[in-house]
Amino acid sequence: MITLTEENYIKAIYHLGKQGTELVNTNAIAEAMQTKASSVTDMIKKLSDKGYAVYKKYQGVNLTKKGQGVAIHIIRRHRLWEVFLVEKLNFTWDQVHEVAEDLEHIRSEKLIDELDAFLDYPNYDPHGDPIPNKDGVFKYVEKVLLSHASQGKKYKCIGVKDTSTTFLKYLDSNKIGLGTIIEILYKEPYDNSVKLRLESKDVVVSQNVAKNLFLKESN
Amino acid sequence: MITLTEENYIKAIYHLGKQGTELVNTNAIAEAMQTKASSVTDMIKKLSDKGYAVYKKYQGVNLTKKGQGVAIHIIRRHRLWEVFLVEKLNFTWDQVHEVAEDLEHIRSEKLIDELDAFLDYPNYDPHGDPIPNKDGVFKYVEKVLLSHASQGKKYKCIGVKDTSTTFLKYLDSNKIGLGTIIEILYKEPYDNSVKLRLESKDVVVSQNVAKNLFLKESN
DNA sequence: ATAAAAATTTAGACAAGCCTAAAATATTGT
DNA sequence: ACAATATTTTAGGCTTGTCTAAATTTTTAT
Repeated sequence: MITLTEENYIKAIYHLGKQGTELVNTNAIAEAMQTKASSVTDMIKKLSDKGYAVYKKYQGVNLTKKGQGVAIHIIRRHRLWEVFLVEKLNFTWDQVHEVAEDLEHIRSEKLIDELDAFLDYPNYDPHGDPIPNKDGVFKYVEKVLLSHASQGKKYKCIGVKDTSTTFLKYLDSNKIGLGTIIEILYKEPYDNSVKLRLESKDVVVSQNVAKNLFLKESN
Repeated sequence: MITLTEENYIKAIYHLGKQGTELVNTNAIAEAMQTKASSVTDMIKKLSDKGYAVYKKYQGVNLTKKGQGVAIHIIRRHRLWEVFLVEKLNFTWDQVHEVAEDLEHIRSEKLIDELDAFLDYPNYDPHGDPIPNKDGVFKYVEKVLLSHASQGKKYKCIGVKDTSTTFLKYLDSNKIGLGTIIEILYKEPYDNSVKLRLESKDVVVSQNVAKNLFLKESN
């Protein structure tokens, strides 16, 4: 049996180590889990014993196939619930994360597969992150950060890198959301801010914003 | 803060003691919680310390107003999720309980109130049990056990007392569900079995069944 | 009324997950 | 190269919720 805490550690390792394949160091996990390094050491030993991770003393830890499978299932559940909360229960995209953190730990397979069907098999969550299917396969789409997009071209907003409440609320207040069409009017070399044309108005956003908004080319 | 385990004990005490008002003894709780009497003693002391219950050594325990409030909120969450599972996710009435046991512990108020609205403010769960509203008020309906119903009269099935899988599957296989119209053809004095007329056919059910089916008079 | 039985509580122990403080190992700067 | 610094692990302890075994209290039967 896997505990709730183990699940949360596995998820953290997965996110920190790019699909859990790279070595992740203890302090990074401690930071992510809001706990102390010594507690992390205890837990990664346990995850290693249980076959979810490979632990190399003083080096770091990464996930086994088994551990990655667990992580992907948690992510699937988390993102499906986020879609549900936004599409059916009137949550905004900055309100879903906390509740989904709890919902993601409910492990009924029928529950998740039926929820998936009820939501019509969504491929992306409300922040544009891909939702793995029943078999753990992600459907990726080519995406580019606004900071790397080309002046003069037209794009569609398809995701955010930073999912913090403050960033999402900032986007809301500037009428930027998933699906918004954005034309890059001018990239200011001085401070890397970007002037955009939205449907209704033009806005200038800082480099910070530009580095956290994913776009795809829109003809 | 209240823990998951504390919530489960409070719920058990509530159910065992008729709204938590009657004194409930230690062994009954141990039985319900699938644990040992000594563990129960520890926990009810703690619930008492935290103001959820009143504990009288060697006598038993009952809930305070505060404890009852917690129990009612858990029941509200549990039953709303059951409705969701049946109405939106194709669960049958014998499949919902286990999953709802987990979902009921997610404490977001927005989640539950939005779910309530999404389901159009249901008053009863898939077993006919009343769902308290946001203020903890139950909407009761007059109901009578089939075993106490009158020969010759017509009733509608509005609930079950036993919610076990075996009983619910038995009812399914006999085409009895919530809303089914039942006419009492004959009550057999010998073994207290009852002959019923359903929409499509007549059936005879045992006393055991008759004692676990709630009806209300239908015209 | 009181001995036997049943129910309950106490005492002491254990696993999980966390902590602090100290020790061990790795990394960095010159 | 090696001292200073940063990171990680170990050691020992705490809390929650559980257990077994023993002690205590209540209930039941005669």
